[in-house]
Amino acid sequence: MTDLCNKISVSFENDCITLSGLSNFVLSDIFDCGQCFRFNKMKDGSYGGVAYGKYIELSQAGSFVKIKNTEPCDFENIWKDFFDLDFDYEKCISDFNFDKTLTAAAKFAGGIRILHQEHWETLCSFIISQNNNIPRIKKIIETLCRTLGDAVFTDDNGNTYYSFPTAEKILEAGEKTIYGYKTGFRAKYIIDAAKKVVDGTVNFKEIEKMDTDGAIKTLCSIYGVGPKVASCVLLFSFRKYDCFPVDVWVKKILKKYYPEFPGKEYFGQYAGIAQQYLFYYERCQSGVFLN
DNA sequence: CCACAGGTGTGTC
DNA sequence: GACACACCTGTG
Repeated sequence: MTDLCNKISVSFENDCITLSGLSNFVLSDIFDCGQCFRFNKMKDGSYGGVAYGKYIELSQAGSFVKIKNTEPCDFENIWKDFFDLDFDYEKCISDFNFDKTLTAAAKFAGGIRILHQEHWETLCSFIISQNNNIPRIKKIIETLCRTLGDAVFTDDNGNTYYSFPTAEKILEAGEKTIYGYKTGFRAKYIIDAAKKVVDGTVNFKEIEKMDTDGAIKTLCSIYGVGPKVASCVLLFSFRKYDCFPVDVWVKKILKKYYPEFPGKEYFGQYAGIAQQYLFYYERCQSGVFLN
C-alpha cells in the first residue's frame, strides 16, 4: 500500500493494480468525453487501450478502479500521470461554483480527468478529427496503428494491440499511403506535422516550457493546424489547463448560456476543464453519445 | 442525392 | 478582418 495524493491508495496483485478511495474519476466520463480516441469499451463494461506503448484494461466499481496488465513501476511512471491523479478536481469544481451552468455541467461530468496523452499521437489525432466524426476518427487512427505501429500486446482471444506510429514512421510511409487510409484532405496536414516534428521545427520539449499563447502559435505553424486543434493538443497532452478549445459545440453552448461571453478568462486558469464539463454535458443532453 | 461531422486554408469583399 | 466556400469520406 502506497499513499498518493489525497485519499487514494494503491495495491498490486497478479499484474493488476487496484486503486481505492478515488473521487472525481469515472471511466465512462474519461473515455467518452472525446479527449481520447484509443480506448474502447468492452463487452463487460471495462475499457481497454494503448498509451505510451502499453496496453491496459480498466474496470470500475464506485471508488475502486482496477488496472489490468500493469505493474507498480508503470503505474508510478505512466498511469498516475496519465490519469492526472495528483490534480484536485474537487477543489477545481468548487471553484467553479460562481457559475450556475458550469456547476450543473460539473455535477454531471465531474468524473472526467484531463488525460496526459502522448504529444505526437494527440497532435496527429486532432488533425484527423477536423470536420470529421468520432467513429470515423477512431477507424482512421486504428488503421494507422495497425499498419504502421508496433504490436505491443496480444490478448487471450488473439486480438493484437498496437502503439501509435512515430512521426518518422508516418513520414516514411508518405502522403499517398496516409491518404489511402481514408484521411482525405488531412493527409497533407499529417505529413507537414510529421515533417516539422522530425526536423525539430516543432519541438515538444520547448512547447512544454512555453506559455499557452506561444505554444498555440508554434503549433499553428503546421499546415492544417488551427487554434482549435492546437488547443486540444495543449490541453489533452501538455496539461495546459487554460486552453479552451472552441468548436461548433462550444460555440453552441456559448450562444445558449453565455450570450455575452467575455472570453475564456471568465472561467479562469482551468478554463479547459470547464470546457470539457460543458462540452460533455451538452453533447450528452443532445444524445450524441447514446450509440 | 444531399446534409452533416469536434476545422482550416483560400479567395473575396 | 470578416465573411463564404471547398474539402475526403461514411452514414443517415
